Amino acid sequence: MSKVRTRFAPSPTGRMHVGNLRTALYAYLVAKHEDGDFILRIEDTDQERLVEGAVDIIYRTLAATGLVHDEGPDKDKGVGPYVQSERQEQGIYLEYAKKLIEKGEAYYCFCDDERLKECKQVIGDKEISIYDKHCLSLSKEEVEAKLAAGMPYVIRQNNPRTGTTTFHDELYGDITVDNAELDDMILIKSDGFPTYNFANVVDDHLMGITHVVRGNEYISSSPKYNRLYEAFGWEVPKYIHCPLITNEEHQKLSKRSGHSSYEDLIEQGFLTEAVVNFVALLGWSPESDNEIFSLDELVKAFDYHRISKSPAVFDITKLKWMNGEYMKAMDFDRFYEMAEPYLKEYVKGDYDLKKIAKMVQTRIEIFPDIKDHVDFFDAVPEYDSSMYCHKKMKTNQESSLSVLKELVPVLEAQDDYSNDALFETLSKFAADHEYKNGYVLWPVRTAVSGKQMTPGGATELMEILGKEESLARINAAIAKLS
RNA sequence: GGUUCCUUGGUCAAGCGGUUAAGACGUCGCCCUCUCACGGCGAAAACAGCGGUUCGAUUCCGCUAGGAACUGCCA
Repeated sequence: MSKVRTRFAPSPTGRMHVGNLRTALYAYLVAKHEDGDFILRIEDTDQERLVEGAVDIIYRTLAATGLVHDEGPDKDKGVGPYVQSERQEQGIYLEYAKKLIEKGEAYYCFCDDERLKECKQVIGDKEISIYDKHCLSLSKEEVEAKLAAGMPYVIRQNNPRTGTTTFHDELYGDITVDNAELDDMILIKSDGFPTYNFANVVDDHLMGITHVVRGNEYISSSPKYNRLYEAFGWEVPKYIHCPLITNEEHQKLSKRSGHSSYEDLIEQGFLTEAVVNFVALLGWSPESDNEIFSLDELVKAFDYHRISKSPAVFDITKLKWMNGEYMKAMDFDRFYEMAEPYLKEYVKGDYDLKKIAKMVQTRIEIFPDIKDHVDFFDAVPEYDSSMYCHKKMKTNQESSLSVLKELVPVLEAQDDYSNDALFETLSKFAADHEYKNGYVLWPVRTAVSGKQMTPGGATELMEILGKEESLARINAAIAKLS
């Protein structure tokens, strides 16, 4: 059996859509699971949609996610170039289109917009056009005359009007359509560039692609691609059409959702590994019920037969959970490195950011969550005295006031403001007065933070704040409660 | 409109003729606890509908309904 070769063939039109990322992932996994090759091809045949820098985004994203390609524009292994505009320049597509013309499987078309309008009809609120094969009837001489006169032209596929065409998808099985549904799609555009429809067939064959992994949206044009392969006498690759990723409204994930691209997600504080892991599970499930997978583990576990056929909603809530799992499992040094910019933004005071980072690591799902956990370090926020009332701790404003007052001399006498020492002192204080720990620690924590929730307990916070600041805050609380 | 595809809890999903219909996220409750979180335990929550086939259908077939994709000189 020949080596598996898959490709990822994005258009450089902007950010990496998560659907695209998943297609790339699956193509990578299909290849790597069988120890095959993963190829990158740039499909830049639409001149108008090209976006400056988009190719770099593709490289960066593949590198960041670990989807390392074996071949591509920067790694020619003999079937290059790997950029379609360069292939076009070499005349590859026109050459093959002409072969089709010779076989009667394609033809020149000189129809202009005016003429094409006649083929259009409006049904409902949509405009559909089916080309009427007008130019197919042109004689060889007429065609040559028009060509010689420099008339603009396109080359169209010549599809039959009767019969059916069947193609096989690894997931969906055989899909059959009436040939009457097959439009004479354009193969070569009037600017000389091939359409995706043609270029992908020619390139996939020339590059020896064995498994075509792509989005579901291509399923309805696949019969036409099959006819192309057959017309050339080429072996048809295995097709694997992946289900769509949708938003909560079950519609195609769009920019409007705010998290439609890999770059969006990273900007929002998600980790690359979590995004890859999450996206792998949208439309595919492993045999085990494990959900946390590194890329290497995915390679081992990935069986493309387990890809599902129905669309999947992109559930950002679950992604957040998964991201949190990665956060917690993360090596602290790396966590700190990534968290530091956020910490520095919200904590200006001279506090031990590493200690704060440690407290926060198990409590956040994405980096921006840090803000709400640390915003009290620089200054105690405005808060209501009723916060001192806590049913379970059996505290209220009066009890808190008296506890805090009693505590001041104790805390003034204390020099070791480490968490352990403070906790020991306060526990002892509580025991001596026959208080429950919470009865004294709740007011302290409140006094010191002014918050309902904090990333650590009272003594942990005091360790970070230090003696002076802790006492100042407690005294301020006493004043507030008096 | 036409064509094609899809349809298990709110979401991701397992299941591939006989199951108390997994698991995860989320939700709720309890425990742990110097708050919250983590962690632990538990609960509620699903086979779109109708017909077949079959001793027996979530599973196979058909129809209906709903959804989606395609219907570009975009990919």
